[in-house]
Amino acid sequence: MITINEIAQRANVSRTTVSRVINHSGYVSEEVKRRVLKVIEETGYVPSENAKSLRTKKTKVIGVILPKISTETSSRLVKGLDEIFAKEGYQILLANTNLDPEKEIEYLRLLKSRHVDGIILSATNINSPLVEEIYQLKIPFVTVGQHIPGLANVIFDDYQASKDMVHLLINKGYKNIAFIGVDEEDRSVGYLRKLGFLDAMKEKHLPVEESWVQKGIFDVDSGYECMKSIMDTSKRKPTAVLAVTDRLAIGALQYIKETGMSIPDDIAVAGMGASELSRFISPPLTTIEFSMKDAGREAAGLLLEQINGENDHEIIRKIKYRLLERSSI
Amino acid sequence: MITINEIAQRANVSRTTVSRVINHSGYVSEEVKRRVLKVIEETGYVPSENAKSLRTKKTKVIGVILPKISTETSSRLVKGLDEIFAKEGYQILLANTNLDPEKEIEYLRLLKSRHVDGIILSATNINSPLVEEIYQLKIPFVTVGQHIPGLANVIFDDYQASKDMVHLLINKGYKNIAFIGVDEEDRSVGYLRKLGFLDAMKEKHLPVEESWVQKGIFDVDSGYECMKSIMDTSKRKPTAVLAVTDRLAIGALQYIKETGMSIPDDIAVAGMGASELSRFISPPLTTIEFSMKDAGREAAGLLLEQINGENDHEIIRKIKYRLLERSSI
DNA sequence: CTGAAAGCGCTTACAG
DNA sequence: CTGAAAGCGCTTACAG
Repeated sequence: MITINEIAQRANVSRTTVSRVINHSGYVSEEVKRRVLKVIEETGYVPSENAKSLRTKKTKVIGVILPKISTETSSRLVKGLDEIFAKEGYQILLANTNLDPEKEIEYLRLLKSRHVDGIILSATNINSPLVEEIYQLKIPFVTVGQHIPGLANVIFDDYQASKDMVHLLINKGYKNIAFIGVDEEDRSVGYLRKLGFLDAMKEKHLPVEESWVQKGIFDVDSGYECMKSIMDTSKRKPTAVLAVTDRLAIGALQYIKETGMSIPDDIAVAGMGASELSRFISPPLTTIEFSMKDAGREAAGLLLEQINGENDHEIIRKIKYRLLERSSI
Repeated sequence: MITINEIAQRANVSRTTVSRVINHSGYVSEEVKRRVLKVIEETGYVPSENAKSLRTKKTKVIGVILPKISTETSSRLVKGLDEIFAKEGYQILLANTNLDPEKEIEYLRLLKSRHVDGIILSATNINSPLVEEIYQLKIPFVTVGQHIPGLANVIFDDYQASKDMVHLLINKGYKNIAFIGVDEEDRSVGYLRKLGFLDAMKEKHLPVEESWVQKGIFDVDSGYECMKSIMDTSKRKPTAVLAVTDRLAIGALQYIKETGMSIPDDIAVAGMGASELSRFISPPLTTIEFSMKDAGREAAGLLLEQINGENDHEIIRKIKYRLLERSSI
């Protein structure tokens, strides 16, 4: 490992001077500069970011905490983040919690110990020890997808999006609408989307049978099972089903197809998330596009502002969503 | 920012001692240990990894260079990597080249300057300046997906996989097989898969019309265009088409469906990659599963071995693949 | 069992 | 325009 001292020696200058030419700071005569640059070139010297950040207190690294690493949601989010951060010379340090709440806290500390310049958290379940930890962090911080009071938030209007979808279904003439949700611990996807569904139905005075409302987990098989369960246990069969994620919707769709019923004539299906699958499945799935890439860009922007000392109060930035009406309804 | 000095002061010991209790190294009396631990607890002190690595020369960070950040391939690879690395306390620093060859070299240097303990490169195009740079790096290094002589490689047998798929098609009775490839600069996906196709056809003495062989890029639309071009320009129409990625195959499939032809009766379609789409598209797509997750695990393992001073010679680890025969052929 | 001191590779006032 | 010195927050021989 070649160091600044070695460059200084070889170029016959002090390491102060070498530092100055590397960082384009302070005055250095043209001749000396050339000499130093030449030695750097020859040796292939690369300054140690570690040593540098020990002094400057800046690492140019952003910690990104993800609940799952290989989902479409996460990878689009990271793409959006990286788009902005890379431009400003920041790199992303990944922390994958695998949905383990303890890991969230653990990684928060780890990222702090690595002196990242900021943290982006894409959480599913927000619990109070986590929030406590975040408040004590004193590091630029932005959360995506879930609201945490007092911090910078980039979120979607899950409640309204869900309502909008129900309205769309109702406008198309569907009245008996079933619902496949997820655990309400997940406030955005589990609680708010369900609430939007229930409120929309209530406002239109449409009854919701208990058996029409099922709770699954985040995968296709679970959607399949939920749909089966809806059909098996309901006296009055629904004519439409809304699932809080596309994967759940696609599972439901598979079950319906298997039983020989037709979509949307016998049952309409709608999802949320605008996964790539939704476009290519047959029939194409009606869904809601939440642009995670935009969310990522927005979150990166907010974090950068905090790093530059602006906007250290609560911010709630809602990302627009779009209803994608396709032939499954 | 609270430091080891402050802990030492508060606990009335030297920072040497604090260091010892943090790292469980050397003797510390039970009583002193308790005192130090208590202060650490109270203050929420987290040692600076930066300062630590400046001394120890270890960062516990692995640099991962990806050609594209939000593809299924990349995210599965990262998942496999993270699975192994996280267990050993390593974190991943992401570097996304967006297919820009200059960025590969730039990031190689950047990662070096950050003193990552090792680098994983998932490259598409290997050029000689890049290879030169890698050889000079002197950092534990593993490449995934493309072969680089003299280094540790985790690859798939693209040539044989392609051949196997052609044999499968031939065994099913297809003789006029078209091919949608990508630029041969990409040695694995572009060159080797095409060569496998051509050799398999040649060995069975099956002619390949020039118009049957098209070159696209990595997306669905491109597959659509290639298929259109095959059908428009061929006097003798093919009865099957093999595409080097699932997305290309799905584009082809869309075009075929649009023209009212039936799959596989009029034309059979096969892809490669076992994307999630391939399972849910209709008809389900015959494809080849290259497990990127396994590749990731394997690559992480090899890198860890190098970090521990083993296996610094060339290694070629081939990851198994599986033919997934589905109703598109 | 404990601590003083040197050193990791940088940057940054300060002085000249 | 240039350099000597202090210091960032740790670890690690060395000495006691």
